[in-house]
Amino acid sequence: MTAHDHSSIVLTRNQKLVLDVVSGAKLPQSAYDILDKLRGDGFKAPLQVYRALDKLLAHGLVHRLESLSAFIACQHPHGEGRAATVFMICDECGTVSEQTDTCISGDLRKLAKTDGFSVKQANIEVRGVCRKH
Amino acid sequence: MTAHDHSSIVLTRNQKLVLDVVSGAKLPQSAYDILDKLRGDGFKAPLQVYRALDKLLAHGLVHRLESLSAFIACQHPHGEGRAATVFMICDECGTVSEQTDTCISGDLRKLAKTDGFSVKQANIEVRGVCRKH
DNA sequence: CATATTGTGTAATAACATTACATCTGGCAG
DNA sequence: CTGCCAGATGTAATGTTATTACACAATATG
Repeated sequence: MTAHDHSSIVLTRNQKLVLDVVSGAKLPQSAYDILDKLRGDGFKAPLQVYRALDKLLAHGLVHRLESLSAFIACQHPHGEGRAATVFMICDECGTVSEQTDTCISGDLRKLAKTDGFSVKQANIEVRGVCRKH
Repeated sequence: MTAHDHSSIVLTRNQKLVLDVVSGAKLPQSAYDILDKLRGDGFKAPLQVYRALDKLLAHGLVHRLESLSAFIACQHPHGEGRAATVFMICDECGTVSEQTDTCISGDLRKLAKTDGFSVKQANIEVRGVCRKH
């Protein structure tokens, strides 16, 4: 079992609700977007969202896009190896596509090595224009 | 002349002050860190900092670290080609080292191509532990 | 000189995230 | 069964980061 074995994760009601909102959205959702969509389900404070997100992030079910301060559902089964995750963010329509790439993670490690730096985690966010625009 | 020809940029007083703070700091500085350090020079509002940063960012003299919401001075002469910039952030001491790499930018473009995505800009932030720790 | 562009000062507000503290729930050791 | 404990929850308050709005000043350019 890897650190990202989704099948064995038990989610609470709040965690499921948050995951559903993020999964169902076409665009990245901010914590406050999520909060607003869950008011009908009894959510009243941002912390309820952030706590659920913490767990979803820890298990790789959701990713945080740093440059947007927003969250998307994971589009890939992770835990399959040493692949880097790359997010391609379209500046026209805001959609985000998640890709994985082993070359990049290799290059990154090689680059880090020359510096004596030990890589734990990488966040790669690419801005540009998607196929449709 | 490239988009990042630093030598030809004329900075105003506020912009120089902000650049000096960022350049002089060992660690990434938040906008409010900078504001506090410039109160003695007459800075009173965050916007004064953000406006100066806007220009410094536009000219590549300063970089924003998305995962830290903080800013560092550029450590490389950019505009030298199609190299990707990689920030290595030490989780132990908070220091950031800026590297450039042409392999990664190539991989990134190749990866994007399979998606029909046209890359304008890439932000790569790596977390880990630096040589000293 | 007239005008356009860029920069500035200040206040208010918006957007994103965390701390603190009390309570609840479910599993499990005794 | 019972008492305890870890994780989850509810709520309020606060902290941190960033922007909008508006009036005015400085500088460059025709």
